[in-house]
Amino acid sequence: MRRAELPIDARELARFLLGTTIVRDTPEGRAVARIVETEAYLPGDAAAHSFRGETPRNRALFGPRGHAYVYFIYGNHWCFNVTAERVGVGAGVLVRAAEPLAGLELMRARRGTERDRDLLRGPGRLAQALAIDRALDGLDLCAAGPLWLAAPLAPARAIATSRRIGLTKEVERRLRFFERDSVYVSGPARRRAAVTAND
DNA sequence: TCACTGATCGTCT
DNA sequence: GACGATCAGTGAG
Repeated sequence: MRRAELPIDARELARFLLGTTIVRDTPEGRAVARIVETEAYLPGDAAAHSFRGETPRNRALFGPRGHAYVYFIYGNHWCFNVTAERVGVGAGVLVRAAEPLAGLELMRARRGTERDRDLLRGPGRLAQALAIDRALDGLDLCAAGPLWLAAPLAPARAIATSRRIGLTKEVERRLRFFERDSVYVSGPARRRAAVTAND
């Protein structure tokens, strides 16, 4: 994926990334997944890690778009974001869930489960299945390397929106985007049934 | 399938 | 010193 193809606006990028391919190369082999759920974290968004300005942790959010922002959460999990907007602004898209396409044995081993539906369903699981951690923070996802984005193998089908998950601020904003009929989307079934997006 | 809860630690106040 | 863009396990329906 070329950087010029990526929308600058974080909300547009969140939609754009649905259907996009993630490729993860390690010495153990290649794992490939198709993004089915994202959340946008906008400039001036009180729920965004960039809201209080640049710190060592969130530095990548303020860099060029199309890079990885990886952070550690709840003492157990890593979360993977794609940076958005222009340099200095501070915004990104959390990749919340994906459909496994290749390297399933590798992902099953990393996750310790045989249930393929749960390999990449949720941001923490996705990072674990793809062996994403701090070492990849700041990585350029538009360049050859251990983790990169590629054009969709199958374009996204109907897209729906909802409130973002797990927040205490800006809770009402509908900045979560997901493929409506995908079984690889996170959250309870009730939450998956949301309004189909048209705007 | 859903609601609830404990685990666990880096980051910033 | 509090809290967090989460998850697995548990128990009830």
